[in-house]
Amino acid sequence: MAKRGYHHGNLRQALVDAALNLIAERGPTGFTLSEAAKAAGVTPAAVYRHFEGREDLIAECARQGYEIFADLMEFAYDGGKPTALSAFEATGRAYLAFARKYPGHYVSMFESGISVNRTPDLARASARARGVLEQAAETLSQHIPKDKRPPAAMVSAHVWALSHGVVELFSRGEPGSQAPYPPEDLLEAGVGIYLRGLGLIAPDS
Amino acid sequence: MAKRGYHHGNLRQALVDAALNLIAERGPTGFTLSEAAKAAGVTPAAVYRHFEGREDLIAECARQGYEIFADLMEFAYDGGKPTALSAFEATGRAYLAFARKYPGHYVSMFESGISVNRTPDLARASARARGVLEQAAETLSQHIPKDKRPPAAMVSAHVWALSHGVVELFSRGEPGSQAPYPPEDLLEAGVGIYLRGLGLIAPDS
DNA sequence: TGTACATCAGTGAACGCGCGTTCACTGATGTAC
DNA sequence: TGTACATCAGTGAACGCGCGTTCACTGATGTAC
Repeated sequence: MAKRGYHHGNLRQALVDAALNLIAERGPTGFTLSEAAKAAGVTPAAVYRHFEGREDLIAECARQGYEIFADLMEFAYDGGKPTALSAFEATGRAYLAFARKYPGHYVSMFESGISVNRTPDLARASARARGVLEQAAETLSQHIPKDKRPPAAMVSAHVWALSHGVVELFSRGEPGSQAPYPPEDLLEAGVGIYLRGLGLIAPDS
Repeated sequence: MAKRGYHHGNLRQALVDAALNLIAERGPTGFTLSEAAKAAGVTPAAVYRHFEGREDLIAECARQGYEIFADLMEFAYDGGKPTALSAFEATGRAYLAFARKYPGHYVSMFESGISVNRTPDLARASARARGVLEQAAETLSQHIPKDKRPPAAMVSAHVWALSHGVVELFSRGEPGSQAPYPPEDLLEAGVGIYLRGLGLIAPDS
């Protein structure tokens, strides 16, 4: 790629990458503009050629996170194949995988305090991610008798909340605070019980 | 009370209260020692008569939070009365009520980055809170046939994660980001479906 | 009740620090002729 | 191919700021006699 070949090559993305590393290591609190600039081999002032400031840089981290997140979820969902149920479960698993593999993005998105409505781009990316989960829930809902079917938005909110809670409480393994179960197992079991409650898995299977 | 009647009366607690307000308003990032001191009507240096430093003050906020939290959960659980099921559901509701009513404590406990193992006191308070939830799950589990009974620790982890996820994603209403449902309803419905999945609620009720 | 003394909670000044941001600049790159 | 010029990414110095923390102090409170 290297569309821009000026002094640095592609400083904008280098700054985002540096910020993501710092945020993953120290949280959104510990992240500083100056350190990100230094990590990219550049003066703090150079950052202002590409971003409006500190917050704007974090927002871009979050935006890229939502894009990857939505892609990953879409890929995991795979149009509902092979079955609506298995695709839905895969989506839940993808959530946890994303949090584990892209901690800097995850923290930028959910723990940095950046509002999703900060910029239209960010809002769009976030809406797309949310959309994938809701569509997965929607398709799944078709298999529930209409009179006892909760709204799809609620089902997706439940799974999202459960996934997020597992990540926050049990997937951030600081040494010393032992998680009771591997987060993946915990989430899979939880989603399983939940889906059984919806009548989508046979009670004895 | 007023056991200490020196200059201030009870500066230690006044500082904790000021910190809790600031943390609730601006998050653990926005909280500063100096501002807390100022809010308590005292010089920043005075803080060091009562705490080792900034982190120690936050840790005390978290500790008091865990104590209140455990008390509240214990009260809601009420020894499993009138039924194990209803007591369990009440405990879940108490979780959300705590997060709503004591936002400063909640943030100190779960979003400040303070490790629960920082001091023995803090670890003890946190363990007590966790214990209440686990005991509620344990009692409830007795009603599930032994061969299809998941470990109580897992059930409590599920409910904790779901509750926490609901708080973090849907209960922090920044203006503009609309929550799809009232958090209380969302959590109650989610726990209901989950308990149905455990076989603790009849499928048609 | 009154005086002398010890305690120690809170003061106020000072510190070194790194932060985010600004500004006039410089010099490498890309472009026009 | 070579020269003149425009662009603009990144520099480096500077700024004002508020932070957490330290230190010798002071003066209100509690206690002993």
